[in-house]
Amino acid sequence: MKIYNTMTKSKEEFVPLEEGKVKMYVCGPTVYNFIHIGNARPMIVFDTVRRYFEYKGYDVNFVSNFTDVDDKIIKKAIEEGVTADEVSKRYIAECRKDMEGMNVKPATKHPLATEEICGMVEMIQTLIDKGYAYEKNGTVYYRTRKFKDYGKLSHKNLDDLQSGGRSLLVTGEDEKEDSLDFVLWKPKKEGEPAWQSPWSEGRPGWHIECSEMSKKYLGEQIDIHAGGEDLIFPHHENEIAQSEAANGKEFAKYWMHNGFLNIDNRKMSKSLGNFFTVREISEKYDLQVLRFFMLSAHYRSPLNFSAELMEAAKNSLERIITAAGNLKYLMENTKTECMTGEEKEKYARSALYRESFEKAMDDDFNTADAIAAVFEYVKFINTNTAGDSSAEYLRLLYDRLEKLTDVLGIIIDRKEEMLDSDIEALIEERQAARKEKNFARADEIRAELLAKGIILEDTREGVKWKRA
RNA sequence: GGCGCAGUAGCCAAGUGGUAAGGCGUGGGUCUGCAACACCCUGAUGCACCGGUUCAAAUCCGGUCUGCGCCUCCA
Repeated sequence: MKIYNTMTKSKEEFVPLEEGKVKMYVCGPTVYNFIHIGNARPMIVFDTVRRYFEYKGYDVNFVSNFTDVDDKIIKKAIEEGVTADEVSKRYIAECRKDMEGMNVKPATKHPLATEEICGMVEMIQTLIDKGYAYEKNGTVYYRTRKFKDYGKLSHKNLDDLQSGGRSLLVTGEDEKEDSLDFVLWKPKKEGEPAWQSPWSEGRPGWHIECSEMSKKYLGEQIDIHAGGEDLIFPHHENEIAQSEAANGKEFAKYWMHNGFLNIDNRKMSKSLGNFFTVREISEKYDLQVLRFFMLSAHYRSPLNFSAELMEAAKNSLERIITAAGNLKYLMENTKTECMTGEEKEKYARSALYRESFEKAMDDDFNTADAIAAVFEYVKFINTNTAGDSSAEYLRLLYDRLEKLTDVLGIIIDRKEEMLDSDIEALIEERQAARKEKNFARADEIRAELLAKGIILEDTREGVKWKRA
C-alpha cells in the first residue's frame, strides 16, 4: 500500500508504527457555522482512507477535533448575543448531522479544544522550559528559528519566508523576538472566553490544540496526520515544530493533504459569492451524491464543483444503485438455491474486479480508478445474472459489491420504505389495467404516482418503484 | 518576488516509457404496450504548444502559453 507523503513529496510504502494498527489524526473544522462543501472534502476523503484501512483489516484509531474556540466563533457569538459555547455546540451538532448524511463515520474520538486546555498549558510550559518558547506581556510565542527543521514539511526556508514580502506587523507583533514567531497562548480581550494559565488569563493559539490532542489520544508519534492542503503552512508546519520540540521525536510518519474544491475554477469564498454549505446541497441532493462526486477525482487533485457535475454524479451513482437493486430483486425471487458449475466459474472470474479495485486503492487511494473497477463489476453483474440465477451466486455477487462500495462509503442497500396502502392499491389497479390493455388508464396512474414522487418501472421481473 | 500544482474526447476523469480505462452526455439499435432500467453499437490517428532524448513519449528533459493555489490562524 502506497501513500503520498507531503513531507518527502513521494509515494511511500505504508508501514504502520504498530503491526495491524493505524493511528490517524485529521484536522477538523472550526465550528462557527454550517460546514461548507470545502470542509466536506477532507471529511469524505479521509473517511474513505480510514474505511480502506479497515477493509484491509487494520484497527484504526481515528481522531478528529472540533476547533471550538476561535476568533470567528467569538465574532459570531457577539453578533447573536449568545455565548461562544452556545455557537460552537450548535454547529458541532449540525456538523454531525451533515457527516451522517455523507456517511462519514464518527471518529474514534472527536476532542474539543476547550476541553483540553490543561494539556495545552502543560505542553506550552514544556516548550518554555526547553527554550522553544517565551512569554511577553502575557502572550507566549514559539521561537521558530530555534527549531532547526522548521519548514521541512512545506519545503520553505526561513529566509524566504522572512523576506517574502509580508512585513505588515499585526498589533503586538513588534514585541516578538522574530517576525516568524507564532502565538502559543494569548491573553483575553474583554468579553472573550478565557482560561487560567501561568502567563495570563487567556486562550490557546490555534496550532497548539492539534499538537496536544493528537498526543493525548494517539501518543507522541502517529502514523498519519491529514488535512486540507492549505493547512500545510503554517498550521502543520507549526504543529511539527511544537510536537517535535516538546516530545523529542518525529511527530507523524505520513502527511496527507487533500486538494481544494473550487467553484467554477475559482476558490470558494464568501466574497466571491460562490459559497455552498453542505446543508444547502442536501436540500437538492442526497448527500451520497456529494460523496460520490468527491471521490470521482483523485484526492490530491483540485476538484471543480458545479450543478452539471452533480447531475452527472447523480446519474452515475444511480447506475450502481440500480444494479444492486436488480440483484436484490433477483435474489428474493429466484427459485434455485445452489450455484451451478458455470456460476462458480463466473464468480471466480469476477474476482478480477475486486483485484482492480484494491490495486487502485493501494496506489495512494486512487478512488477514481477504484470507481472504474466498480463500474466494470456492475457491467459484469448486469450481463451475467438473470431470473434463473441461483440465490447463492447472486448473494455472493451482491456481498462483494456491497464490500467494495462500503469502502467508498456508498450505501447500495436502499432501505425499503413502506408504501402507503392507497399507493399500493394504485399500483395494483394499474397492473390490472395493463392486463386488459387499458394503457390509457395505466399511464394515467403512472403519471399520478410520479406527481407523488414515485417512479414506476416495468421490468421483465415485475413492477418496481423508486422515489424520485 | 519565493514555493508549488494543473492542462487527456461535448463534460468529468484514470493512465507517468510500449501504442489512450471508466462514467455522464449525444446519436443509432435490441428489449418493452409506451416510458424507465439493462444490453449492443457510436466516440481523441490523439493527450495545451514547440523542440529534444529513445527502437518506442500523454508519460522523461528543455522552453513557451494558459489556469490555479500557498507564502494572511480559509479544509
